Amino acid sequence: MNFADFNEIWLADFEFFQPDGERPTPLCLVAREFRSGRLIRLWHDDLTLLPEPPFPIDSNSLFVAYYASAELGCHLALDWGMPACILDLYAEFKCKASGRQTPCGFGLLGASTYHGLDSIESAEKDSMRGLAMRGGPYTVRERADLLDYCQSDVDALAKLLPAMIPQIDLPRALLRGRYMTAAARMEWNGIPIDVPVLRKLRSKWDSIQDHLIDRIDRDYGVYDGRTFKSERWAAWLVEKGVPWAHTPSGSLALDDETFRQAARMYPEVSAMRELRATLSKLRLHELAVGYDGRNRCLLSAFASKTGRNQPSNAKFIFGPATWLRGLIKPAPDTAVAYIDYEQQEFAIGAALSGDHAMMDAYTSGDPYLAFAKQAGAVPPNATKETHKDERDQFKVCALATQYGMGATSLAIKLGEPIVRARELLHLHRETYHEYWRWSDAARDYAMLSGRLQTVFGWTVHVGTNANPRSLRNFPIQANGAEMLRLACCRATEQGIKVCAPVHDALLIEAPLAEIDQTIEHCQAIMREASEIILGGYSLRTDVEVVRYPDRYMDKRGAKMWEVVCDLT
DNA sequence: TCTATATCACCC
DNA sequence: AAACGGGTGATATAGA
Repeated sequence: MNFADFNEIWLADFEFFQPDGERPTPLCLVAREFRSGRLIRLWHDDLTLLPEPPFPIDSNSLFVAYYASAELGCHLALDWGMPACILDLYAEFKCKASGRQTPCGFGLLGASTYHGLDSIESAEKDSMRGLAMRGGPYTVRERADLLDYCQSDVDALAKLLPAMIPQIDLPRALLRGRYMTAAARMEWNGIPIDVPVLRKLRSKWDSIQDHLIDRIDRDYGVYDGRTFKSERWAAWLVEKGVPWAHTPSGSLALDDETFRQAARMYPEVSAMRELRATLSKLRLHELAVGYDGRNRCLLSAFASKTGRNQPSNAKFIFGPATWLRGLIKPAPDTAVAYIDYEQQEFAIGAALSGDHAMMDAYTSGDPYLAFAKQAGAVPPNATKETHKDERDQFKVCALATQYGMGATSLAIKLGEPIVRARELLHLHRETYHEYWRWSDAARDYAMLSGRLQTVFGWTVHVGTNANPRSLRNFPIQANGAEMLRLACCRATEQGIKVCAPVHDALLIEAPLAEIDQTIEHCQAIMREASEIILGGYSLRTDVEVVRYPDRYMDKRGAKMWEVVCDLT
């Protein structure tokens, strides 16, 4: 596959209006055919008259954009078809420069500058973006300005493309472009939200906080309104003669762990700890919910070094604490399902390293218990119930190794002596010998070559000062991201309504009558995606179904949800 | 008073 | 020197 195989190469950019939580409204489109230079400029009124894009979108044409999910969202808004072949220069630039210093970030301007090209001033960009965000109506002059600005981005794209072509791995680039279609569809769908309850929470939030602070802080006097004053806390500690830990920079350590430790010796600290923990979990200001009651926001595809999506935690319902997911509620006659890979990272490590013991552990259905058995720590007939404590320790150990945790941290996490942590880590190395050889090799390869890649070529660049734990983690996390992207592509292409991707999970939606078969379909797709990424190795998935009129509830957040509901 | 930095909490 | 990967974002305090 080659650029020359395409009859036409269209560079496209839309300006659009999109308030938080809403779908985009296209304002204008500029498109230019790369080789002929043919130019199309269309304002909103003309766009809406077109039943199809003013350029071909079949597989003989290449659609080029910068962060294409925005353009593709406009296609959805106009009820246009999706281009068969998409090249997203944002994704390609990320691939090329991820981990490297870029003088002006990862926007179109950054990519142009990186390649020694001039493009428009960022000040002009800001003012035009402001104009688009303002929304209509627009004067004749403003329309012309927006179209000119839109065209300047297309012109920049036209310069950027030839600069980047020599290093683009086209088949894999098209796979990344394909994901942008899936991202656009997911951003379009959004997540159904219980708006009446959201409204209630928002309106009562401050008074709940005040109520809690009033009740507890009268014994301490450390809050100024809703603000915790560390000076006052320091004074209280001195008055009570309570010794306290400090951060490296010398200020008071105020993390929950410090409070927990202190509360053991000085029980009067407990109430303040509880108060802080409760207050810290109360955040829901910016959640982006549209007039149709759907949570929508930019998924920020390919944003992280490992290629994960990184949507705003404030805007995205899966960002804040888990109890807020109680706000997810399917509309009448529909259901949602949260389908996630079981122990995805453990399985990826097992399969990519070819460690048979580790693969067997995954296949057993309970990798952590299997690990304990393989290590000889529990008898072969042990179960979750008979050896819960041992299983928990091996679970924590297995997860810790994925991030390269050391014995000291593991010991703290387990509440066990450091010798026990060392023993567990040693058992992991002994039991999963091949895995460690593979992990060492990834680290060494990265240090020698200066980069790491996934099976489909997502790349990170590393310097000589790279963190070895990041290097070991990259193949696992980044191939996991690759797997979920593929699943998103197939699911959306096969007509499944995907509301959101969540790193190792999909939230899908279907009419009540179809939900069961849709779940099966989606699970099959996710399994196939794992097989494609892992050379035939299959991952299992878990499902949580929520049918109208129930609401979604994460186990971890159920208690907090109750507490809050009692106070409202 | 505004901004930068450090710290912390949360997610997978 | 630290030793838990990838993130976003709120908050408190220090500094301009």
